[in-house]
Amino acid sequence: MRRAVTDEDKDVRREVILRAAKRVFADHGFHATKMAAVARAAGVSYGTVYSYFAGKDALFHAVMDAEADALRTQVVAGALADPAAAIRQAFEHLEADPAATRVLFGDPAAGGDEFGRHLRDITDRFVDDIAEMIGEAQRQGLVIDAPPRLIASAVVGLIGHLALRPHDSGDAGTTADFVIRLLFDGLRRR
Amino acid sequence: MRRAVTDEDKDVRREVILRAAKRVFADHGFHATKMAAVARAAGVSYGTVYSYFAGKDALFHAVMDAEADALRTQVVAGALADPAAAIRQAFEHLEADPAATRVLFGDPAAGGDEFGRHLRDITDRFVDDIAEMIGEAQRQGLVIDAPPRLIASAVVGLIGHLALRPHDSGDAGTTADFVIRLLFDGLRRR
Amino acid sequence: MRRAVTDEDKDVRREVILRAAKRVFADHGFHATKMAAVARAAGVSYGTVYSYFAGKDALFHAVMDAEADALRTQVVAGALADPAAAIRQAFEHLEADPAATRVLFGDPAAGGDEFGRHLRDITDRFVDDIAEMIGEAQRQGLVIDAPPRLIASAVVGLIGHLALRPHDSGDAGTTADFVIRLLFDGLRRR
Amino acid sequence: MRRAVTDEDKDVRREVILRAAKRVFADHGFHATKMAAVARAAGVSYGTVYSYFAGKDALFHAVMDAEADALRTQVVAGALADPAAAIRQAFEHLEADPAATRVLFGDPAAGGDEFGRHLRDITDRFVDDIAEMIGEAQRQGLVIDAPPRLIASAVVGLIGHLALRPHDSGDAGTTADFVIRLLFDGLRRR
DNA sequence: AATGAATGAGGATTCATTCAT
DNA sequence: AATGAATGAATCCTCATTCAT
Repeated sequence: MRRAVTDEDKDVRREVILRAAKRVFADHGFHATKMAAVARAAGVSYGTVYSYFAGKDALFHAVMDAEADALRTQVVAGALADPAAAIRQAFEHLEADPAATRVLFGDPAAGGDEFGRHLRDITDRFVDDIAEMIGEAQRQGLVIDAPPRLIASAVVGLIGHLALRPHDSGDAGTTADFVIRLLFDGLRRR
Repeated sequence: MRRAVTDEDKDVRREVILRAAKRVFADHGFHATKMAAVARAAGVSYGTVYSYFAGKDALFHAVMDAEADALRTQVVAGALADPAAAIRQAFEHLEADPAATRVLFGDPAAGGDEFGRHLRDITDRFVDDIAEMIGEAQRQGLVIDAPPRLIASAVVGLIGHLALRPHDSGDAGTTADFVIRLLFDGLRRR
Repeated sequence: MRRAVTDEDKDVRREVILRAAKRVFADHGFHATKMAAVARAAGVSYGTVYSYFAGKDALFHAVMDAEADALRTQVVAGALADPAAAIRQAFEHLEADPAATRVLFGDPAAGGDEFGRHLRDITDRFVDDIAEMIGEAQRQGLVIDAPPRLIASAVVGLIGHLALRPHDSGDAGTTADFVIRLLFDGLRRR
Repeated sequence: MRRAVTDEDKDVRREVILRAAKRVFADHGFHATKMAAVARAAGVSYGTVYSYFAGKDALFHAVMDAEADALRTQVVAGALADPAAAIRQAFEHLEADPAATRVLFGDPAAGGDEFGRHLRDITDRFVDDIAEMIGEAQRQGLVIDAPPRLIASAVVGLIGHLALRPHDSGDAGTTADFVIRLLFDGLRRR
């Protein structure tokens, strides 16, 4: 019984590197992030990072994907049942994890064209999910008539922007409530 | 008619370089932009760019500032009188000038912390302007009660996001009308 | 016998680079020396030089320090016991190693103010050592009454200048004997 | 009577540039000196410097030559009649004009090999002059038997070094007296 | 003769990636 | 599988010099 855990060990290590990468990318942005810094933060050596990820690009992709999945799992899943709750959930998730926020919404042009594309893909998936819900809500007569993807894009942009930028009313709850009110009823006083 | 190249000529050339830089920055992002490419695009030599701008950073700053000013001049100015018209104006401006859009909304983390700060400053000025209008509108009882800067930030985020990402309904008019409707009355069908 | 390249190897390589740098700096002076030339002379690649030395400045500093140490070790140490022997020793050392001579006495203004300072520090240390000996000799009534550091500076200047410039009587022994005679009894024929 | 002085004007302007160059070269060394700085210091424009001097190298050469001539005229001329007085004169000259000192003795490797050669030529001329005097003095039985150029080189080295480096006993008179004593009678106490 | 805008060669340095051990 | 020393391509910026006016 020499090597008890191998696959599991590898998964763990991969996870460690990924987490470290997320932290470093969030702190410095894609370009300013040095692979050496990621390795150091992960407590592994230079080359090890490369045995788990093909390179800096792939690593950043992996980080983005992981964060996107986390957000989708926690938020989008429940959105159909209760959109307002989902929006609150989104802001809470993002407030609790600023690094995720920065990775997901921070740097559209991060690593050249190829990245823009990948980040756009990720955003698009959110937009698609949300657009689908919007479509359903429209069919139920709950939502105004407008291109579902346009609406969805607005929602994503709204959330992304407000989550990323610090603004006066700091806490996630207030921001979420405001966004819910804005989305549902608009800014006009009645 | 003696003096050949003088102030006017220098201004023109500065403008030429600035325009070229805007194009290149918009196409490749800050980091991927090479000063050589800017020089080539401007039709001047390497060193000439440096006699008009202190360096890559300063050049990018200048581009951002110029674009921000153009947007403010064209849009923000008239917003108090007619917010809906201003929003339409904004989308038209941004649609007509995708490079400007990318420079202004594209890359919050462009050149490290220092740039984030500058871009945030620029955005903040927009937010401030809009927040002031919102405040006025609130005093007139036209707008719901919420922190003006939060509202303003939402508006900016909405516009920036929708202007930057391609979405189904391509034309600026439609998008603008949708945003106006969303902002005024929300998505809920009545 | 497993571990192949380790501390010892790194020391060796550092030494190789240092030696190459000394040669190149001596041949071309600080400014005209290209890091590429150093790397080539050392038989390593561009970046490797930078993993052993922080940069061109640090490399030059290291070369100067190493040469100064070598000279001090070989010469200054024995000077108290027999000044004349030490002077002979100095000229032999410097004649045998023209590169060292050029690095140590060649270029006071090498790399801007910072370098002048460093070179001056090195010279000062020689001057201090010698001044101390002079002081002792004065206390023993062997040396005329004059500021020890002034005397020491004269000695260093004399040696440095004669070692660096080619003059008629080429060999180190003759030069050394002359300097000894000059220092002890002056030029006046008796 | 339009252009009254032309040749004279040109001479004056040439002199102005030369003086400015001397100052700037002395302050920053050859490499760190920018032609722009020289032009500015001289109160003329970029290109004007080039109509008086072929380039940076030629300008530095001219400065060195001028300074060497000044020193020779003031000092070497009278040396045969009274060597001690000439040495005092030399230190006074150099103390009164630190810029000249730095230009003449400061940077043997200033601008690559070509410069070393020129500076060496200048030094050699001093050495030749002094060697000639030494030879005469030897023939008169006043000076010990040693290669005249070696003796002369020692004298130049001594003066150059002590004039350039700051040392404890600051004033030129003291230093000169010490050098005279050292050269004539050596350091041995009698 | 003077100006100074334009030129562009030249070089230090960084850092993602590889690969021998 | 992990290590980390070595690699070298890539790029910004400076500044001596030219030349049209």
